[in-house]
Amino acid sequence: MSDTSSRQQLVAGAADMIRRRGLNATSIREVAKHSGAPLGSTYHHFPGGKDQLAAEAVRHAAETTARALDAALETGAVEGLRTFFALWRDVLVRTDFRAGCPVLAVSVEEPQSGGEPTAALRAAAEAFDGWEHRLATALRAQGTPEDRAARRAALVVAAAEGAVAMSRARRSTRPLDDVAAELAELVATGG
Amino acid sequence: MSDTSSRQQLVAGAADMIRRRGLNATSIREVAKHSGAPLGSTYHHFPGGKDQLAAEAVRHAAETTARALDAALETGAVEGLRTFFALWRDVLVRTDFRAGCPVLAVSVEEPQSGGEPTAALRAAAEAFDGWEHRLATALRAQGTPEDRAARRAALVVAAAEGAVAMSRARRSTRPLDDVAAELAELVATGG
DNA sequence: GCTATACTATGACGGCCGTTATAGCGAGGG
DNA sequence: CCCTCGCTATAACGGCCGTCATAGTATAGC
Repeated sequence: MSDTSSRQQLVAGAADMIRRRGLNATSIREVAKHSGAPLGSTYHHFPGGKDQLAAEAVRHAAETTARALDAALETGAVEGLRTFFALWRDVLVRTDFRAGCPVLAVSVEEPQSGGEPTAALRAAAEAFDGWEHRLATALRAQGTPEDRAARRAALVVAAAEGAVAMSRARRSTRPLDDVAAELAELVATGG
Repeated sequence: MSDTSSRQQLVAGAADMIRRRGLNATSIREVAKHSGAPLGSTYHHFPGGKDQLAAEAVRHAAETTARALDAALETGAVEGLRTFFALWRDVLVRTDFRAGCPVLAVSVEEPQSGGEPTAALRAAAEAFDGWEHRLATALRAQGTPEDRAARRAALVVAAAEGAVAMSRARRSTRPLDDVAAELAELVATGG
């Protein structure tokens, strides 16, 4: 259990740090220290190094969000949207606007190894896909036409991510709240 | 002239690098090298160091975008929106999805100096404000009510920024195009 | 008891970071 | 002519980075 807990703490710690500082500014040393684990252990648990750790951190955060989204979407698309935005609002307020979305953070930093896209970046793409897919399914269930549902789900995810970043820059939940209100109306009236 | 050109090249180079790699992963050394300027000159032109250079880079990019937005908005809000998204689409395609928005990049990285918000972060907040204000004015001019126009402008900016990031992660313009289509319909029909 | 296996502990490697200091240079004004 | 002043050039400072290697420890199976 101690092994599992140590590994999980590393992943959670990495997610929290990426959320705040971004991927490149998150060092393995600090993640380990913050998790109470020795540096050497990090490479034991994650032989793929920083990229593997970051990818698992992104997946961890993405799944946590996806579970909350699933629960809320059972009550309908509008409630799912409300919960999605409330989740991000909580992160912002709890951290005094110092933390945002780790998936977004990974998405806006070019992999510095010149070649193929990083595992972390692939995980980010899958995270966005997962959220979109869930929202689109809920929209179709409430009668939105097929292609429209997909586009609207993309709009919701994109707007939420952008609004979180804008709220961090402005140090105010205003952008997030405004965007949430606008989208709620749109989704409720079927637009 | 050479002084102005050298300084401007430093700013433009920094903006381009932040766009791709994010703020923390952009080093003054590389910006200088990429701009053909010596490292020492950077601190001559920007005594405030990296933070000042980053802030000016953000302002530079923000103003370039604002000018294009102003020109397009003279033809109406829908044309402005189309141009705004076309601008980001060009950046993505031209760089093979390696570059995004420097304002967003700065917004998602916590200032590592524990204290007050960075000059670069303040510049990012002002950039978002500027774009929003322009869009809101155009929406009001076409009859959108006061408060609705402000919220809808926030939605457009947030959605565009988020969609750029999603397109980078997915290495496809699909998210950006979907979001643009959805918003164009919304703005055209007056929602 | 003994050994294999999982994890810890420690330290080193080369390399890049932001920043500062100092010396050199070229052109314009006296 | 000289001298100031904007800019270049170069090197150094302490510090953190990702990664790897090696040695130690504890636990579980035989």
